[in-house]
Amino acid sequence: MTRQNPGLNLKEFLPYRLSIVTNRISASFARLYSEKFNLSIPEWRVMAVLGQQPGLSADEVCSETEMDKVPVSRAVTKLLNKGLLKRDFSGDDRRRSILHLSEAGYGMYAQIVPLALSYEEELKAVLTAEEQSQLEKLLDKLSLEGGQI
Amino acid sequence: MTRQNPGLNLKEFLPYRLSIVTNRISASFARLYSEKFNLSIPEWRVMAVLGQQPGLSADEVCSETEMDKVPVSRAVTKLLNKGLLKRDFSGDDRRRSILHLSEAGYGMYAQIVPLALSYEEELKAVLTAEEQSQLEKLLDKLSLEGGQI
DNA sequence: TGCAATTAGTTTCATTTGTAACTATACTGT
DNA sequence: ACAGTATAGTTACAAATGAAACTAATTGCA
Repeated sequence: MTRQNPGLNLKEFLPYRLSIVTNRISASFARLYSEKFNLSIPEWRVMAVLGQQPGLSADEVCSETEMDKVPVSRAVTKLLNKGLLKRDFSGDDRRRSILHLSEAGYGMYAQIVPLALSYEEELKAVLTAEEQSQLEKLLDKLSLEGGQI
Repeated sequence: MTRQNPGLNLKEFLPYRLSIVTNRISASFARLYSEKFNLSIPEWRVMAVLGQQPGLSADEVCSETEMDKVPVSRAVTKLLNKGLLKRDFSGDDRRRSILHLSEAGYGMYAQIVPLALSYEEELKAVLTAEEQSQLEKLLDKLSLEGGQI
Protein backbone atom coordinates (compact mmCIF):
# COMPACT_ATOMS: atom_id res chain seq x y z
CA MET A 1 0.00 0.00 0.00
CA THR A 2 1.24 3.50 -0.76
CA ARG A 3 0.92 5.94 2.05
CA GLN A 4 1.14 9.66 1.82
CA ASN A 5 3.90 10.77 4.12
CA PRO A 6 2.43 13.30 6.56
CA GLY A 7 5.69 15.13 6.10
CA LEU A 8 8.07 15.39 9.00
CA ASN A 9 11.57 15.56 7.67
CA LEU A 10 13.59 14.82 10.76
CA LYS A 11 16.77 16.26 9.37
CA GLU A 12 15.10 19.63 8.93
CA PHE A 13 13.14 19.54 12.16
CA LEU A 14 14.47 22.32 14.34
CA PRO A 15 14.36 20.71 17.80
CA TYR A 16 16.02 17.63 16.36
CA ARG A 17 18.78 19.55 14.61
CA LEU A 18 19.47 21.63 17.69
CA SER A 19 19.72 18.56 19.84
CA ILE A 20 22.10 16.73 17.49
CA VAL A 21 24.45 19.70 17.18
CA THR A 22 24.33 20.54 20.87
CA ASN A 23 24.88 16.98 22.02
CA ARG A 24 27.93 16.60 19.83
CA ILE A 25 29.39 19.82 21.14
CA SER A 26 28.61 19.10 24.78
CA ALA A 27 29.98 15.58 24.53
CA SER A 28 33.25 16.63 22.98
CA PHE A 29 33.76 19.42 25.48
CA ALA A 30 32.88 17.08 28.35
CA ARG A 31 35.47 14.62 27.10
CA LEU A 32 38.04 17.37 27.44
CA TYR A 33 37.57 18.06 31.15
CA SER A 34 36.41 14.65 32.23
CA GLU A 35 39.52 12.95 30.88
CA LYS A 36 42.02 15.46 32.21
CA PHE A 37 40.35 16.37 35.49
CA ASN A 38 38.02 13.50 36.16
CA LEU A 39 34.98 15.71 36.55
CA SER A 40 31.43 14.77 35.66
CA ILE A 41 29.26 17.25 33.78
CA PRO A 42 27.33 18.31 36.90
CA GLU A 43 30.57 18.69 38.85
CA TRP A 44 32.06 20.93 36.20
CA ARG A 45 28.89 23.02 36.02
CA VAL A 46 28.90 23.61 39.75
CA MET A 47 32.56 24.59 39.68
CA ALA A 48 32.05 26.85 36.70
CA VAL A 49 29.27 28.80 38.32
CA LEU A 50 31.07 29.08 41.67
CA GLY A 51 34.27 30.18 39.98
CA GLN A 52 32.36 33.10 38.65
CA GLN A 53 29.95 33.72 41.51
CA PRO A 54 31.52 32.56 44.77
CA GLY A 55 29.30 32.16 47.80
CA LEU A 56 26.14 30.92 46.13
CA SER A 57 23.91 28.47 47.96
CA ALA A 58 23.15 25.07 46.45
CA ASP A 59 19.72 26.38 45.61
CA GLU A 60 21.13 29.36 43.77
CA VAL A 61 23.44 27.04 41.86
CA CYS A 62 20.31 25.17 40.77
CA SER A 63 18.61 28.24 39.40
CA GLU A 64 21.79 29.59 37.81
CA THR A 65 22.52 26.35 35.98
CA GLU A 66 18.95 25.09 35.46
CA MET A 67 19.99 21.84 37.06
CA ASP A 68 17.82 19.75 39.36
CA LYS A 69 18.62 20.02 43.07
CA VAL A 70 19.43 16.31 43.32
CA PRO A 71 22.36 16.30 40.87
CA VAL A 72 23.56 19.57 42.40
CA SER A 73 23.50 18.09 45.89
CA ARG A 74 25.42 15.04 44.70
CA ALA A 75 27.95 17.07 42.75
CA VAL A 76 28.54 19.27 45.81
CA THR A 77 29.10 16.22 48.00
CA LYS A 78 31.62 14.78 45.56
CA LEU A 79 33.46 18.07 45.15
CA LEU A 80 33.65 18.44 48.94
CA ASN A 81 35.10 14.94 49.20
CA LYS A 82 37.65 15.74 46.53
CA GLY A 83 38.62 18.89 48.42
CA LEU A 84 37.66 21.14 45.55
CA LEU A 85 34.91 22.98 47.42
CA LYS A 86 34.41 24.62 50.81
CA ARG A 87 31.00 24.82 52.40
CA ASP A 88 29.78 27.10 55.15
CA PHE A 89 26.26 27.59 56.34
CA SER A 90 24.56 30.94 56.60
CA GLY A 91 24.26 32.43 60.10
CA ASP A 92 20.90 33.91 59.19
CA ASP A 93 19.47 30.67 57.89
CA ARG A 94 21.37 27.56 58.87
CA ARG A 95 19.74 25.45 56.16
CA ARG A 96 21.35 27.61 53.55
CA SER A 97 24.83 26.66 52.32
CA ILE A 98 27.50 29.10 51.21
CA LEU A 99 29.71 27.48 48.61
CA HIS A 100 33.20 28.45 47.50
CA LEU A 101 35.88 26.79 45.44
CA SER A 102 38.80 25.76 47.66
CA GLU A 103 42.35 26.70 46.71
CA ALA A 104 42.67 23.36 44.94
CA GLY A 105 39.31 23.83 43.29
CA TYR A 106 40.20 27.28 42.14
CA GLY A 107 43.48 26.00 40.76
CA MET A 108 41.68 23.37 38.74
CA TYR A 109 39.09 25.90 37.60
CA ALA A 110 41.88 28.22 36.45
CA GLN A 111 43.28 25.38 34.35
CA ILE A 112 39.97 24.47 32.78
CA VAL A 113 38.91 27.99 31.86
CA PRO A 114 41.54 28.45 29.12
CA LEU A 115 40.64 25.04 27.71
CA ALA A 116 36.99 26.05 27.65
CA LEU A 117 37.74 29.35 26.00
CA SER A 118 39.96 27.85 23.35
CA TYR A 119 37.35 25.19 22.69
CA GLU A 120 34.80 27.93 22.22
CA GLU A 121 37.16 29.77 19.87
CA GLU A 122 37.64 26.65 17.79
CA LEU A 123 33.91 26.31 17.54
CA LYS A 124 33.34 29.93 16.65
CA ALA A 125 36.13 29.85 14.09
CA VAL A 126 33.72 27.97 11.84
CA LEU A 127 31.59 31.11 11.70
CA THR A 128 32.23 34.58 10.39
CA ALA A 129 32.11 37.48 12.83
CA GLU A 130 28.69 38.39 11.55
CA GLU A 131 27.42 34.85 11.95
CA GLN A 132 28.74 34.79 15.49
CA SER A 133 26.71 37.81 16.43
CA GLN A 134 23.70 36.40 14.63
CA LEU A 135 24.04 33.27 16.71
CA GLU A 136 24.16 35.28 19.94
CA LYS A 137 21.02 37.07 18.98
CA LEU A 138 19.19 33.92 17.95
CA LEU A 139 20.06 32.18 21.20
CA ASP A 140 18.83 35.22 23.12
CA LYS A 141 15.52 35.12 21.34
CA LEU A 142 15.08 31.39 21.66
CA SER A 143 16.02 31.53 25.35
CA LEU A 144 13.50 34.18 26.18
CA GLU A 145 10.56 32.82 24.31
CA GLY A 146 11.44 29.20 23.78
CA GLY A 147 11.52 28.41 27.45
CA GLN A 148 7.86 28.44 28.31
CA ILE A 149 6.52 26.84 25.16
CA MET B 1 42.23 37.37 49.31
CA THR B 2 41.21 38.92 46.04
CA ARG B 3 41.50 36.67 43.05
CA GLN B 4 41.55 37.69 39.48
CA ASN B 5 38.74 35.88 37.70
CA PRO B 6 40.28 33.97 34.79
CA GLY B 7 37.21 35.01 32.93
CA LEU B 8 34.69 32.39 31.95
CA ASN B 9 31.27 33.95 31.88
CA LEU B 10 29.07 30.90 31.84
CA LYS B 11 26.04 32.77 30.56
CA GLU B 12 27.96 33.81 27.47
CA PHE B 13 29.75 30.50 26.95
CA LEU B 14 28.50 29.05 23.70
CA PRO B 15 28.33 25.33 24.53
CA TYR B 16 26.54 26.17 27.76
CA ARG B 17 24.02 28.47 26.12
CA LEU B 18 23.30 25.97 23.40
CA SER B 19 22.73 23.22 25.90
CA ILE B 20 20.36 25.29 28.07
CA VAL B 21 18.24 26.38 25.11
CA THR B 22 18.21 22.95 23.50
CA ASN B 23 17.38 21.10 26.68
CA ARG B 24 14.43 23.37 27.36
CA ILE B 25 13.12 22.89 23.86
CA SER B 26 13.65 19.12 23.83
CA ALA B 27 12.07 18.72 27.23
CA SER B 28 8.96 20.69 26.37
CA PHE B 29 8.51 18.87 23.08
CA ALA B 30 9.08 15.52 24.79
CA ARG B 31 6.41 16.39 27.34
CA LEU B 32 4.01 16.81 24.44
CA TYR B 33 4.32 13.32 22.98
CA SER B 34 5.21 11.45 26.15
CA GLU B 35 2.08 12.61 27.93
CA LYS B 36 -0.30 12.01 25.07
CA PHE B 37 1.23 8.90 23.57
CA ASN B 38 3.37 7.50 26.34
CA LEU B 39 6.49 7.38 24.22
CA SER B 40 10.02 7.83 25.50
CA ILE B 41 12.42 10.05 23.58
CA PRO B 42 14.24 7.10 21.95
CA GLU B 43 10.92 5.49 21.02
CA TRP B 44 9.74 8.65 19.35
CA ARG B 45 13.00 9.06 17.49
CA VAL B 46 12.83 5.54 16.13
CA MET B 47 9.24 6.07 15.02
CA ALA B 48 10.05 9.43 13.48
CA VAL B 49 12.85 8.07 11.34
CA LEU B 50 10.89 4.98 10.29
CA GLY B 51 7.86 7.08 9.42
CA GLN B 52 10.00 8.86 6.95
CA GLN B 53 12.28 6.04 5.83
CA PRO B 54 10.46 2.72 6.20
CA GLY B 55 12.48 -0.46 6.03
CA LEU B 56 15.65 0.70 7.73
CA SER B 57 17.64 -1.75 9.83
CA ALA B 58 18.29 -1.02 13.50
CA ASP B 59 21.82 -0.15 12.56
CA GLU B 60 20.68 2.36 9.97
CA VAL B 61 18.34 3.87 12.55
CA CYS B 62 21.42 4.35 14.75
CA SER B 63 23.37 6.24 12.14
CA GLU B 64 20.37 8.27 11.02
CA THR B 65 19.54 9.41 14.54
CA GLU B 66 23.06 9.43 16.04
CA MET B 67 21.75 7.21 18.81
CA ASP B 68 23.68 4.39 20.43
CA LYS B 69 22.67 0.88 19.33
CA VAL B 70 21.63 -0.10 22.85
CA PRO B 71 18.87 2.49 23.29
CA VAL B 72 17.77 1.77 19.72
CA SER B 73 17.55 -1.94 20.42
CA ARG B 74 15.54 -1.31 23.57
CA ALA B 75 13.24 1.19 21.88
CA VAL B 76 12.61 -1.30 19.05
CA THR B 77 11.76 -4.04 21.56
CA LYS B 78 9.30 -1.80 23.38
CA LEU B 79 7.68 -0.61 20.17
CA LEU B 80 7.32 -4.20 18.98
CA ASN B 81 5.65 -5.10 22.29
CA LYS B 82 3.29 -2.16 21.96
CA GLY B 83 2.40 -3.28 18.44
CA LEU B 84 3.65 -0.06 16.89
CA LEU B 85 6.38 -1.69 14.83
CA LYS B 86 6.80 -4.68 12.53
CA ARG B 87 10.13 -6.41 12.16
CA ASP B 88 11.33 -8.68 9.40
CA PHE B 89 14.81 -9.96 8.81
CA SER B 90 16.67 -9.62 5.56
CA GLY B 91 16.86 -12.74 3.39
CA ASP B 92 20.33 -11.76 2.27
CA ASP B 93 21.68 -11.25 5.76
CA ARG B 94 19.61 -12.73 8.53
CA ARG B 95 21.28 -10.59 11.20
CA ARG B 96 19.87 -7.52 9.58
CA SER B 97 16.43 -6.32 10.63
CA ILE B 98 13.94 -4.56 8.39
CA LEU B 99 11.78 -2.22 10.41
CA HIS B 100 8.41 -0.72 9.55
CA LEU B 101 5.75 1.11 11.47
CA SER B 102 2.67 -1.08 11.89
CA GLU B 103 -0.75 0.29 11.01
CA ALA B 104 -1.19 1.34 14.62
CA GLY B 105 2.29 2.82 14.67
CA TYR B 106 1.65 4.72 11.51
CA GLY B 107 -1.62 6.02 12.93
CA MET B 108 0.15 7.31 15.99
CA TYR B 109 2.93 8.77 13.89
CA ALA B 110 0.38 10.60 11.75
CA GLN B 111 -1.08 12.13 14.90
CA ILE B 112 2.26 13.25 16.28
CA VAL B 113 3.58 14.83 13.10
CA PRO B 114 1.14 17.77 13.12
CA LEU B 115 1.91 18.35 16.79
CA ALA B 116 5.60 18.39 15.99
CA LEU B 117 5.15 20.74 13.09
CA SER B 118 3.00 23.16 15.02
CA TYR B 119 5.46 23.05 17.88
CA GLU B 120 8.20 23.93 15.45
CA GLU B 121 6.09 26.77 14.05
CA GLU B 122 5.54 28.18 17.51
CA LEU B 123 9.26 28.11 18.09
CA LYS B 124 10.08 29.70 14.77
CA ALA B 125 7.43 32.35 15.27
CA VAL B 126 9.84 33.98 17.72
CA LEU B 127 12.17 34.64 14.80
CA THR B 128 11.82 36.72 11.66
CA ALA B 129 12.00 34.95 8.32
CA GLU B 130 15.55 36.17 7.91
CA GLU B 131 16.56 34.93 11.31
CA GLN B 132 15.05 31.56 10.53
CA SER B 133 17.22 31.16 7.48
CA GLN B 134 20.23 32.42 9.43
CA LEU B 135 19.58 29.73 12.00
CA GLU B 136 19.42 27.04 9.32
CA LYS B 137 22.73 28.15 7.96
CA LEU B 138 24.39 28.37 11.36
CA LEU B 139 23.23 24.88 12.27
CA ASP B 140 24.57 23.58 8.96
CA LYS B 141 27.95 25.07 9.62
CA LEU B 142 28.12 23.92 13.22
CA SER B 143 27.01 20.42 12.21
CA LEU B 144 29.63 20.03 9.58
CA GLU B 145 32.60 21.33 11.45
CA GLY B 146 31.50 21.08 15.06
CA GLY B 147 31.22 17.32 14.90
CA GLN B 148 34.82 16.29 14.91
CA ILE B 149 36.16 18.90 17.31
C1' DT C 1 3.85 31.63 71.92
C1' DG C 2 2.92 27.62 69.09
C1' DC C 3 1.49 25.06 65.25
C1' DA C 4 0.81 24.76 60.20
C1' DA C 5 3.00 25.65 55.99
C1' DT C 6 7.42 26.56 53.37
C1' DT C 7 12.00 26.04 52.16
C1' DA C 8 17.06 24.02 51.77
C1' DG C 9 19.08 20.13 51.17
C1' DT C 10 19.62 14.89 51.47
C1' DT C 11 18.35 10.16 50.86
C1' DT C 12 15.78 6.35 48.90
C1' DC C 13 14.16 3.90 45.23
C1' DA C 14 12.86 2.89 40.63
C1' DT C 15 14.07 3.95 35.90
C1' DT C 16 17.29 5.09 32.30
C1' DT C 17 21.64 4.96 30.28
C1' DG C 18 26.09 3.43 28.47
C1' DT C 19 30.12 0.17 28.37
C1' DA C 20 31.42 -4.14 27.73
C1' DA C 21 30.55 -8.85 27.05
C1' DC C 22 27.98 -12.02 24.42
C1' DT C 23 25.32 -14.61 20.43
C1' DA C 24 24.57 -15.39 15.87
C1' DT C 25 25.49 -14.59 11.20
C1' DA C 26 28.40 -13.22 7.36
C1' DC C 27 32.72 -12.17 5.09
C1' DT C 28 37.92 -12.86 3.93
C1' DG C 29 42.03 -14.93 2.46
C1' DT C 30 44.39 -18.88 1.93
C1' DA D 1 36.46 -25.55 2.77
C1' DC D 2 37.64 -23.25 6.91
C1' DA D 3 39.92 -20.52 10.50
C1' DG D 4 40.03 -15.77 11.75
C1' DT D 5 37.84 -11.46 11.69
C1' DA D 6 33.98 -8.31 11.27
C1' DT D 7 29.15 -6.99 11.84
C1' DA D 8 23.97 -6.83 13.64
C1' DG D 9 21.77 -6.99 17.47
C1' DT D 10 20.90 -8.35 22.53
C1' DT D 11 21.93 -8.90 27.31
C1' DA D 12 24.24 -8.03 31.80
C1' DC D 13 26.04 -5.03 34.82
C1' DA D 14 27.27 -0.71 36.80
C1' DA D 15 26.66 4.24 36.96
C1' DA D 16 23.69 8.34 36.38
C1' DT D 17 19.26 10.30 36.86
C1' DG D 18 14.82 12.06 38.69
C1' DA D 19 10.48 11.76 41.44
C1' DA D 20 9.04 11.42 45.85
C1' DA D 21 9.77 10.90 50.68
C1' DC D 22 12.31 12.63 54.31
C1' DT D 23 15.00 15.83 57.80
C1' DA D 24 15.95 20.07 59.62
C1' DA D 25 15.35 24.89 59.87
C1' DT D 26 12.43 29.00 59.12
C1' DT D 27 8.33 31.71 58.43
C1' DG D 28 3.55 33.17 59.06
C1' DC D 29 -0.24 34.03 61.50
C1' DA D 30 -3.96 32.92 64.92
